[in-house]
Amino acid sequence: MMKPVAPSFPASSHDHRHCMHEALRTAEHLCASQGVRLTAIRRRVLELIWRSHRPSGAYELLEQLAAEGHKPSPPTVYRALEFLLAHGLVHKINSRNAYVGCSHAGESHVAQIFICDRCSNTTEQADDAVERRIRRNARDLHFHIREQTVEIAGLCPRCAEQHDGA
Amino acid sequence: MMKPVAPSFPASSHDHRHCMHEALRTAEHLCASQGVRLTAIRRRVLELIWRSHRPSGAYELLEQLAAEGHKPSPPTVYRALEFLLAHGLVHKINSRNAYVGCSHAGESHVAQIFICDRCSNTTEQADDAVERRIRRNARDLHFHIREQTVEIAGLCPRCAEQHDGA
DNA sequence: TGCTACAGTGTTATTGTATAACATTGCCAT
DNA sequence: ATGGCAATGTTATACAATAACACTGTAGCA
Ligand SMILES: [Zn+2]
Ligand SMILES: [Zn+2]
Ligand SMILES: [Zn+2]
Ligand SMILES: [Zn+2]
Repeated sequence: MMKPVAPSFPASSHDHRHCMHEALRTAEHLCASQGVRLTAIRRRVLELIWRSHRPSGAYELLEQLAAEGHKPSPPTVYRALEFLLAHGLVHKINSRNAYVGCSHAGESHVAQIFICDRCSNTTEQADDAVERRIRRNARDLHFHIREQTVEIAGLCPRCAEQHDGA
Repeated sequence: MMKPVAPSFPASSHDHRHCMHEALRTAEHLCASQGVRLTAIRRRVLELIWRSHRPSGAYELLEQLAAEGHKPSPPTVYRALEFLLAHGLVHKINSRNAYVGCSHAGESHVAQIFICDRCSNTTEQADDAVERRIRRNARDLHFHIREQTVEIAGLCPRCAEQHDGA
């Protein structure tokens, strides 16, 4: 069973049903093992976020929930997001005020996230070399890191190609 | 004339008047050389931002301007910020929706910004090693970078010390 | 001198993002 | 059952950013 090393962007062409199922399954396992509850709303929000690899805004999620007749209010969604963030199931993309599923849930990693300006698809890496170098610089400054946020904006392979062609 | 190598956080104890003057002078030179106008409002906003090394929110700046009797409306400040961003005079701190003066204005750099959770002071580095490694990873993904955003949150030396002591 | 073009600013209104504060519900343990 | 607590519901508000359009001043040019 060898993972395709995904040298390219996820949106290219991959079995996203699998992607999504895997994420949900992992989430359930993680919550169970940590003794926290993946309630209906939390699970539903996570599912909605995993509908794609594009970051979802909170109010976008609200609308999708409303479309199912549920019609919750902002705090409901923000609380679900807060939970998912706290347990490492999603990342917040600060440059977009939006949220995307974590591809390394439960793996204790520092993510670098690539975001396409055009199609909004994202992919997540966890390169130790980047993380270590930043940590080293912090040490030199006597700065105590709580969290690293690395967001890289630009064009994904597919969109870059179209851009060239045109 | 040798710059103190600032191995520590800026807020520690430094001649901030100098800091601020230098920044304004640089801004004037840059604008002049680029043939763009550092108008009164733009200049005033930049000065307000440089009052400290803590990121300032747009509405915070609005209030400070109002305190001087000017009382502008949001678009005025946002337009000034847009200008300052476009010309590399300030950085936006996405994780805080706030703006801080750029310490490397005119130097063509990719910044990594350290932000203290407790006192909000920031410091900016431009380590090529970090930048290059990220660029390399992007190349492997066939991703075309437009912009890198690196924000590191945690405790500055001073605050970390107090934290230990307590 | 007067005209034009345009960058800059003013003004009003609205959209978008996030949280405060407090009430209610449902679950579990004693 | 009942007290405690996590989760959710509800209302209102704070905070951040932009849209759309009007006005002004200046710089180039006839
Ligand atoms: Zn997928
Ligand atoms: Zn794309
Ligand atoms: Zn300073
Ligand atoms: Zn501090």
